[in-house]
Amino acid sequence: MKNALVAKILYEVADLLELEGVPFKPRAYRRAARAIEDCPTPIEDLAAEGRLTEIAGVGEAIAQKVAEIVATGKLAYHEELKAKLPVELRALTQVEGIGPKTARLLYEELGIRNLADLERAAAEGRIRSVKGLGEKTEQKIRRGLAETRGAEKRLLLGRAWPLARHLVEQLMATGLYRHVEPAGSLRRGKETVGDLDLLAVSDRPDEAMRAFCSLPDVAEVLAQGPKRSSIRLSDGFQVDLRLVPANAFGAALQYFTGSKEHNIRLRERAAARGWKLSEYGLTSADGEVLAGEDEAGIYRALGLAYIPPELREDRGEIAASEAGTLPELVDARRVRCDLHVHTDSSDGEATLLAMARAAAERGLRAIAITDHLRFAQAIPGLSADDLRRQIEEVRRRNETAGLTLLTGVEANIARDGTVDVPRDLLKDLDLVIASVHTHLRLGRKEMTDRLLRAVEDEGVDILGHPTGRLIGERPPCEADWDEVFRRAAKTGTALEVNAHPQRLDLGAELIRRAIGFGARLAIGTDAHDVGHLDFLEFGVITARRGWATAEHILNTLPVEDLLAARKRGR
DNA sequence: GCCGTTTTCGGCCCGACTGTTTTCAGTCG
Repeated sequence: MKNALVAKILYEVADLLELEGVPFKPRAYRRAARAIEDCPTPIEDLAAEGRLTEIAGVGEAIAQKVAEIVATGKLAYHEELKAKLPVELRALTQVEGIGPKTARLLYEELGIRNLADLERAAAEGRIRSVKGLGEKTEQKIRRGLAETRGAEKRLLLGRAWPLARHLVEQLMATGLYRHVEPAGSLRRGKETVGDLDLLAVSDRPDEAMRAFCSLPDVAEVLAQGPKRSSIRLSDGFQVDLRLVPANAFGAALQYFTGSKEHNIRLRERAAARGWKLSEYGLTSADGEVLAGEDEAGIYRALGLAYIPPELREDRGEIAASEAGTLPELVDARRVRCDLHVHTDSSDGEATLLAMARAAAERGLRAIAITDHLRFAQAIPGLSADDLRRQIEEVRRRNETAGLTLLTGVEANIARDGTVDVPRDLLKDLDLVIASVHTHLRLGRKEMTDRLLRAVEDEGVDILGHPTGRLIGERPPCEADWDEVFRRAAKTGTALEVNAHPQRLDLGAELIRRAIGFGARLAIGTDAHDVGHLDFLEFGVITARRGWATAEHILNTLPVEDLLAARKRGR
């Protein structure tokens, strides 16, 4: 599968053309690169069959270049461009304030090729000497460099939502706003959020902007205008606030929710009808307002079914909307049980009783108690006897807990794929999760075999946090996921959507693939304390981003049906 | 370089803010 390689080279060609100031081509190359990246068929197969131009965005010229990359592993055109402008555009444009034009200028005037060159020039005060740049630009670049050096700035979804809710509360408390609503990648439910976009309506805009820029936690005001302001909080996180007229709130919400690619598609669609779409509304050629007050109206006017924010990534949602084949995404209200909960019997912080009460308070109908089995001396976990006792306790508490408690366990998948669950207890366990916890860096083949063995195990109902990733810390393990999903679907093994903000595992793209193979999903918070039960919503959001409907998810079933639908119930 | 409810040629998303400019280019989202 050479799709990733081909995409990488095409993206670089796009960058280099942009650096040269070539118009339009960069976009064409990026579009083709993205389509190839997303394409589930190996690009070399399409090339062999002469079907490259069937990919949207790939015409004759790019098809030829793709064929060359498939055949030789590189592209002469790409090498030529690199030789002409040996500039690491990607790295340089990551610095706030530097775009392709400035990068080119810096290369021609100062010979700057990469971040190290840039850093030296900034430190020596040479940037201000370039015509068109000045002292402020140099300062901005210095600050930008410091930020780029600073570690991962993106915030986990599970931390960004509470922060956003807090800010909204603070702003509303000033009495200067009619309403304030988060947009951007947060509203789309991306697993990490780079900055926060807030949208507001105010009858006293000047005061409202001042209030925003002087919130207690503001470290720096990056920009302040009558319509848009940007602040940086003391923890380095950037928040933008936009004031919009009430009659254009829907258009603004649509626009600022993005994604950028999705919006470009919508605007093209509007343009094809001779209309114009902006954050102020959808207008016809003669200026008549066709939509703007509510978001759904924009889609309706463009002949589209409403597209939920989680799908707005330009990954086929617009075509599906037009064709009326958008999935009816799972609704958070349908997910009223948590299938992965720990207690202090293993490495959790709270007692079984405390977890049960907290879950009942949150309106959950059922939780599965799934503590670790002891698989290594150093890690807290249950012995077979401990598990036997816990099963008794779960059954006892069940009568007074105010919700259904399911017996369960999170077993470990050993390096060879065997699962350590005590077989004589299987009949007493409502739910068996099996997860990988160690040896996550195996080669693709070995890891695939290992996961397949666990999936085929008749005692395993759910494959827990399948890829083992920790967002921002540990990459997903390598495996032939298509094969894992195919076998999971065939055996009835559910795939976990681990809702812990640092895991979100499976992630959205793999979820979409998994349900494409007909696999079932099981959402669990992996709660190790009572507060973690709130993570459930992030699991639901992630499932929605993966185009999942209620039918794909075990949690949406009443308990008896759930038990019948799990693998060992079939 | 791609593509077609404006088109096989001539388009290609739109607006706010900043800085370095004397009227606008570049960047960002």
